[in-house]
Amino acid sequence: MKNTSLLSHHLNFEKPLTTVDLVVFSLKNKQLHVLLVKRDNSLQEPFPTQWALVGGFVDVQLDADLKATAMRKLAEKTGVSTAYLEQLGSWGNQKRDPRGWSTTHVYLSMLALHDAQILSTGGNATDAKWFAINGESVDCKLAFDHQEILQAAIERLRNKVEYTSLPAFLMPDLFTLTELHMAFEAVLARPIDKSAFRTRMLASNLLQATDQFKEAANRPAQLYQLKSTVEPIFFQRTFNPIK
Amino acid sequence: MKNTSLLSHHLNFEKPLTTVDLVVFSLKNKQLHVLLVKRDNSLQEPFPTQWALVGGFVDVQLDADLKATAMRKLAEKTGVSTAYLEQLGSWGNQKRDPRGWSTTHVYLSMLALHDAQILSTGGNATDAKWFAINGESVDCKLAFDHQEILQAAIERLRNKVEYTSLPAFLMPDLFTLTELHMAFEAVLARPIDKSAFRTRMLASNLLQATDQFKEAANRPAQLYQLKSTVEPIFFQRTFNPIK
DNA sequence: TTAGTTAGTTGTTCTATACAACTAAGTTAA
DNA sequence: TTAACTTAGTTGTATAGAACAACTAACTAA
Repeated sequence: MKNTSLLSHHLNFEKPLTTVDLVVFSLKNKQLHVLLVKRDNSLQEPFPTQWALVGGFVDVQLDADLKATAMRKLAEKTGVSTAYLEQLGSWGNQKRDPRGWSTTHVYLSMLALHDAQILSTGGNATDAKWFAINGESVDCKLAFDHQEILQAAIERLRNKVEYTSLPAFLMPDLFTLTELHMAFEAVLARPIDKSAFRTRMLASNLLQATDQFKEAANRPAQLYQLKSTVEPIFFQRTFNPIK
Repeated sequence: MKNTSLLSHHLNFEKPLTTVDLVVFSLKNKQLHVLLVKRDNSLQEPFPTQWALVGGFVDVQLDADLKATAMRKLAEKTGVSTAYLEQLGSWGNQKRDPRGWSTTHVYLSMLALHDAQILSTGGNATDAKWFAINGESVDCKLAFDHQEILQAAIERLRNKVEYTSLPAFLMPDLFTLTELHMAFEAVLARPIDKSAFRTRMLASNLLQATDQFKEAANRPAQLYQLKSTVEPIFFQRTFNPIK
């Protein structure tokens, strides 16, 4: 980059690297999972063959803003073009990338696994895989400071699920209240009272009942859909008292 | 910046500018205020003479990480070296800075006005001033996209104050429950029931009663101090039901 | 001594949750 | 045909904290 005009003489500072990463959550076998990609097996790249969050450099030619970078990376890895996306935060320091002072703008994303066909683009990552969340992280060493970022994402998610409808974004188009209940419990990693859960969900403006039922070898369950697939609902209370 | 080694051949992308901005809140005359600085009156700088958030470029030589940049900028403008600081988010796009693709990592800060002696450094800003928050913003045009950032900060702050003890960070060392009550009401811009407020504050682990009283021309009020000046307390409920 | 002011309490109602036991509606297999 | 099984969904009681409103407490000033 060359910029020698008078107006920009003071921009000849060394600039940090600018990347965007995504913590993509979904449900698989009733467990919370995160999408990780395997880094290129080449010494020209830091952390070769290690697993990392979905992400990459901001392309100032291609991307109008940070969210565009995030959506581009999400689409590259999952084929999904619309999913719940919120900013988690940003990390930036001298040491996180061996190539120099580097920043990453991190987004938290949630989607129905059904929507995502994982793509192997053969680009910066040779493979992508869903990893089960086990406690505060995954059972796998991660590249860069992605372990720390993933932990922050899990913490943010669990905190917000206490008083929002976030797990609704993990559901397919049609789902039962029991399935939604299990999604909340999977995220929080603790049981939630059935009666309180159903009261809260039905009292909120989150769900639209359909006239369809899920048939099984037992009483059929009513199928619901989301009224808004864009914004989560906020509740007035958390579920469990602290002690 | 030159980097022609093989290892970094792919880093010759154009890099966005990297800045850090702070939305610094305090209380003045029982009203919520934000600290703004007047930009340099020089055509070599964008938005000359306009008011802007506290902030500046990351200095990769000086700053170990983003928070260090934030603390450096906060200290430069207020003289305060320890204050409540949390990340609000990041903004980055093609158009926000006329000098090119630019990102900013934004921190939300809260401090007791008493602690801050505003410094006029004569650096990038020739003056700094506290502006009263009026509704969703200030009565003043702001540089860059700082209007949008300020609004996001106010929204985040109000949302969090519903279920956290954030306004406690606006208080001086010793304060009365009524003063804290007024701080909550100033931030939320709506009345909070006195009895519910006192019950919540005293039941939480936030406050340490002292044996001192604030004397006035009426019943003296007990003085309290914060048990922790680092992390806010989270409550189980919000104050008012939505309707 | 009384009026005024702010600190702090009390009591009643209301609502969402915690907990636990219940009924409802289907399938499967004897 | 019916009993066993499974999951869906409801009901009832207890509880905690907030909403609302009215009260008492402790000081100064005039």
